[in-house]
Amino acid sequence: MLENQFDHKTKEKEWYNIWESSGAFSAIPDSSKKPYTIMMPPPNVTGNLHIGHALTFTLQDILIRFKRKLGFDVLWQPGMDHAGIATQMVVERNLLKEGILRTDLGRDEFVKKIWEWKEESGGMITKQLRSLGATPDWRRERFTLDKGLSKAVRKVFVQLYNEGLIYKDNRLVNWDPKLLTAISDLEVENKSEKSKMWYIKYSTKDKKNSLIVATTRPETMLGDTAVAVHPQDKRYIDLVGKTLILPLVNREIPVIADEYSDPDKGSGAVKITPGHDFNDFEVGRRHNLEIINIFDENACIVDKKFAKNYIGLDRFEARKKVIEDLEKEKLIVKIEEVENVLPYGDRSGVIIEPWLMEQWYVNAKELAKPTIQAVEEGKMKFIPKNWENLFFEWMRNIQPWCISRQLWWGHRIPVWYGPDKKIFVELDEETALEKAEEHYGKKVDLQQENDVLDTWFSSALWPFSTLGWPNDTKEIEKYYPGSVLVTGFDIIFFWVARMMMMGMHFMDQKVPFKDIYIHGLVRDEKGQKMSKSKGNVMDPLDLSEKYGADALRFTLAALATQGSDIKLSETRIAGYRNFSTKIWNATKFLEYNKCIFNKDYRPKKLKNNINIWIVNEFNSTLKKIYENLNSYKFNEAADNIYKFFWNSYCDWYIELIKPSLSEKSVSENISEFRNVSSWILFNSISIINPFMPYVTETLSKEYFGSKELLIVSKWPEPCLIEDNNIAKNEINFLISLLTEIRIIRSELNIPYKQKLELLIRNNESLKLSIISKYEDIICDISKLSSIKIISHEFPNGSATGVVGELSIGIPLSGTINLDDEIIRLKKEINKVEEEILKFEQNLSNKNFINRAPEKVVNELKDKKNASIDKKNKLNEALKRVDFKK
RNA sequence: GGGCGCGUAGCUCAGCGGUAGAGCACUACGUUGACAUCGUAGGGGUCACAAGUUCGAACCUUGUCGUGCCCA
Repeated sequence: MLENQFDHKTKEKEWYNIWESSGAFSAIPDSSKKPYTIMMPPPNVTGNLHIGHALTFTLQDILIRFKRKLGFDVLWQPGMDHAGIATQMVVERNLLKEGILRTDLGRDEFVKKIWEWKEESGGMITKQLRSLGATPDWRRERFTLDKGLSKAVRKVFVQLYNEGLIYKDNRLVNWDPKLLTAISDLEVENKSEKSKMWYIKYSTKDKKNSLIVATTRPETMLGDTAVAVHPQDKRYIDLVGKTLILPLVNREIPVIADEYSDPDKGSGAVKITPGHDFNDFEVGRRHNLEIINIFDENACIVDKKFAKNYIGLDRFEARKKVIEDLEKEKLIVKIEEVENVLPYGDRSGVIIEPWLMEQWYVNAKELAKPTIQAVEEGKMKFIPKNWENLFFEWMRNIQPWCISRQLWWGHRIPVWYGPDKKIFVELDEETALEKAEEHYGKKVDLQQENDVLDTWFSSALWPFSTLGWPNDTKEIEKYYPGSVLVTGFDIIFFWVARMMMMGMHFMDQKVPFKDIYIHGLVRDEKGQKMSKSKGNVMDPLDLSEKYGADALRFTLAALATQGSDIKLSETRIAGYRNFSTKIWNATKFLEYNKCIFNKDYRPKKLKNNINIWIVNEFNSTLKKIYENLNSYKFNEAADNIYKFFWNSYCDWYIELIKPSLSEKSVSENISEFRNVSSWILFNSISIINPFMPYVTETLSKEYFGSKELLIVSKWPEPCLIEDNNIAKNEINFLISLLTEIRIIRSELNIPYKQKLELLIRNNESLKLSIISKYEDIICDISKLSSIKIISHEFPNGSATGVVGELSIGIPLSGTINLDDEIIRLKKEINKVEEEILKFEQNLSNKNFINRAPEKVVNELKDKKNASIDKKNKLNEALKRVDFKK
């Protein structure tokens, strides 16, 4: 006997362990099955599962479970990302609680601490993913810093260096003065803020003239090496070439003409600080300006030559003092409130400082070329397609990728420096030493590069490094390229594009994945981003605990429409929890009625049209779900399942067969009903399984007694049976008849238990045979005492309904309020009249008749005739009731 | 400023050329042997606005307004 309710809390743990230990998650490279591969986007080792993870991993798991049941050899490759900056920050923060600084420990000790932390508390997500029911091949779990992957990283670095695609360059970088490292431009978040614009007066050397520069960063004037005006700007044309005296520091700087200066912005004259601004840096290059660095790594003033009064002040203190000093000299002529865009480090949250230094770069432009072509040629497809535009936009304007980071946690760059700073780029220190010995003719000490690589450098290799590259493996042979990459749009550039570049370059120009399914962001029900500070975060683990993982998964799938974000509300989850309860209860019903099919049973040569009908409904649902899942329409697939199971199977099929299953009934078809009802149920839970794995697996075992796990059982095949339309028409008619009787009962407030007599006029339809065929069922469901075929008019005072071409009547005893019936009929007549009017509008239009397809015109004519017929019948009925009154 | 979306029932969203749909919420009735985490019935929409294309527009085109995101 099934429990009264499904207890998700205990069942989820039980099943997960059974699945995992059964080996169901394992990819089998030696099998002859076709591969289906998804590379899991490796979550941060520091991360905790949030609702965005829940969405992306649920969708991936649905695909994986679907394909597994279809008989593919599936590989869902799990793993984690070492997340350089984030992880280093976490451990540093922990150490700080004990008053220890990273520098107190030294590099090796500190890295050891991080590994210790990783073993103990890293990778929470992989544990949490299990409670969602995700089924990746855990035995293949990889970490971007483990041995094999590190080897791949070094190999890639060395090769790209030898190919000239990695190089060292001295240029401005995005410097994070809190984390003390360079970051890539993708890791900079530009935020618009209110700030001030100061207008400062700079005088010419001869003191005859002056001009006003406008700036939001007055402290950088200490490093100014020019003032630029637009070459066509008449206001300043005479000043070009003159020399200015930079206030406060009394340095001589030129006025230059450069189109970078915007005459409409500020004063039209702009100060140029090539050492601390990306645009100014370019201007400086064009005009051979001196680059003065005024900041140290902490963004504190260091310049001794010109800024000695400010030494040691950080950039914000320096700003204050510069303004004070300028005010003393009455050089500030105006202060304006403006909207200004400021660059923030996405990890540290502090303002990024452009800073001149040597870093390692990847020539991304070169690597991007083949990927652009591959997307153009359709070798890789974005779904939805509109993301391709954004992809092209970015890839065609891609900048050199700064890959070195001044951190301790990460892949140390495989570069060694000789005593004379000669560079040796090799796979390991041993080889570097050998090469150095060859070069210098003697043994020398080498100094390894201190910097580590950007974390995305290693995750860019994920699609092949996890498969064993650089070794030749059967995994690479079989599982590369992946079938689909599922991810959010926020990392298209960080990760997706970089995987494309590296994948194609190192895997023989083969793309890393064929499809790229981009899903939306999960927002709260008001459409706001979830964030801790807003307090609107929804924790997937809490939700799963409360409603069950099945309900959460189904909800996420049902809301995952292509191309839009997901606004998640808890009531929706509760609604789908109810769906899982519905499945449970339907099974209980079958259990009470001994509906269980023998495992060899297949519906064939069915006698009863109710059964034929539901089997056909199931077939068409199966087809829709198959197509929708294959085209990543998760919401539609979820909807197909929901509607079929609840509306067709529970609301109608089970209701229709109930009378035939009862002990009292002497149905000769009872075994067919039992077989079909349970066969449909079993196959339904099989297709629901990828969405709701737990409740379905439980029923498969506890009700159907399956020995085989549902997770690995075959996806159902359509069961073709003879006939379609006879059964379909018959059951649809039956449904509309029952519905009409229900409406009459409901609108006339006829007590549920009151038995009624149903009258059918026999001159109106061939449907009589159907009615007599299902007489018992109709009487039972509609609580009728009898059905009578009459040849005369309905007695006065009957409630009347119209079902297709058929009129039905229900004689009412005096207790029924006839006014209600009049109101009801009038309302319905109104409705039909409105319909007829609409049809007539179209049909009276000659253009419509002439130009619309014949099929459409005929359909409309039929509909109109049917409506007129219905109207007439309703009018007759109204007359009778009115007359009686 | 540039680009991409979105404005459909009270709420969250489907539909994207042929009589406006779902879930939740709401109203009424109902515990008969699957299910009150339920059933039956019902109310509720000039599909943001305007013009155009079309026999026909929520759907295609253009513009306006509102709103969100990305980039500068």
